Amino acid sequence: MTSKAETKRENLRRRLIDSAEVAIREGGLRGLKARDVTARAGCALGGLYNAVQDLDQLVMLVNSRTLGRLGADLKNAVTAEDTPTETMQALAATYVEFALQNTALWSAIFNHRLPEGAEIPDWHKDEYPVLIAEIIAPLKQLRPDLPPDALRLRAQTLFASVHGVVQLAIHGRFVGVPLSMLKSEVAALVDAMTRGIHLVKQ
Amino acid sequence: MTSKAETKRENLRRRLIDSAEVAIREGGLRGLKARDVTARAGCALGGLYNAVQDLDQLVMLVNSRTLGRLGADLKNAVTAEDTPTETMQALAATYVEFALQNTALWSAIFNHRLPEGAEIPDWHKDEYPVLIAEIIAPLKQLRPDLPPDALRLRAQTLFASVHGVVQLAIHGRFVGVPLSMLKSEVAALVDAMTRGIHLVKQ
DNA sequence: TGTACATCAGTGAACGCGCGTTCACTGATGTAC
DNA sequence: TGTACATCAGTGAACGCGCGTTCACTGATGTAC
Repeated sequence: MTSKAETKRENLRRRLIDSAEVAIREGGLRGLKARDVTARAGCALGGLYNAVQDLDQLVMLVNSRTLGRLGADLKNAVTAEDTPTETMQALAATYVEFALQNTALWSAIFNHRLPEGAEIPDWHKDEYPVLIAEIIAPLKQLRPDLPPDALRLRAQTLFASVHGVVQLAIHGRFVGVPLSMLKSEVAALVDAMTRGIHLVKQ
Repeated sequence: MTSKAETKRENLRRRLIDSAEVAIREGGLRGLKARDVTARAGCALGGLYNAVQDLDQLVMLVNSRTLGRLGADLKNAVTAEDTPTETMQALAATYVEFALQNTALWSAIFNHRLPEGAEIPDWHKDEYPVLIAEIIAPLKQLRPDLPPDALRLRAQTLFASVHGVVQLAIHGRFVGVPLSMLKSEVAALVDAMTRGIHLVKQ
């Protein structure tokens, strides 16, 4: 394959990912259709299958990109002069903001399911830990006594609890907190978690 | 309509809900098919539409039942002699256990989406608060100073945070805690929340 | 530089399938007299 | 109690549609000589 053809190919691939991103943003995962995406990207229906394997791969490519943006936002939220507790609050607030501003894309990260039997490829698996990574450093300062595994575990719990509050507020079935209270409730949760955090003996 | 015919009708309806419940338990919401459900229930395909409005209503009826069972389990978890903190822990542990034992049915409660434009009927909406109801009483003892609205809000946050940890552990994309750690992590979360719980000034 | 041939991205009509829902029909159950 | 008629649950073949994916074809781009 020559470099010119390669460039074109990469170019189409990028346009397809762009289009899929717009489609998901506007209509959620359910709103992603092969015909729509290719029309937006300016190629024929069949062209999709030259550029990517199938729609599922396209979703994973979009999710990749979303995880990248979210990861960057989280990184930017961390400032050197903040205390660990302040950092935690900043990370949580950034997460809430991202979910509010990118609801459909953010949901796609968690809701996309491969057809029965298919496995998520490693290149994509490896992008998820970005959600946890930034939490570990400030947590380590709060709990210098914890070994790395316990830190990671606690960071996952912290993340998941914040995620749960955000998710039920946004999609929740009358059990989530009202959106107007979301930020302050998440702040309260993080506050409780960063104060009261400790290991429970098994 | 005579009582005999009514009984038959109710009977079929019950068998359909039973079958749908089994189908969801075995294959999730995705595994629910009109043909499969009617075959299990021992009626013709068309019979489904005599007994219920459509598949979506059938899902809501199953979810209703699941919410009822979950609500009963939570009620049973509350013992008079427990302290409020112990009650909270018991409720959370019961929730975790229910989710682990009824994963697909439990997921259906949160994942079922009506087609664009359709509204969840009131009779079903009203069944969701069962998830919050039991939390409010012990929380009130821990925080007698809070007005009812604030209590409910904080109960929702508490529920959602536990729910998030359970959900990501079960479905999570490599960011959830390992299932083997789920119970102890939820316990730690609830512990932190019942100790550190307080209002953040807006 | 020019010509013949090879390759492969790009095309879009057609395939195929899953599956919810409908509908004309039937037969059991109930009502009227 | 018996007969004629009405109703409506129950039936399942057929409809319809959405939609992902394929595939035979084309034309632009690249290579060999």
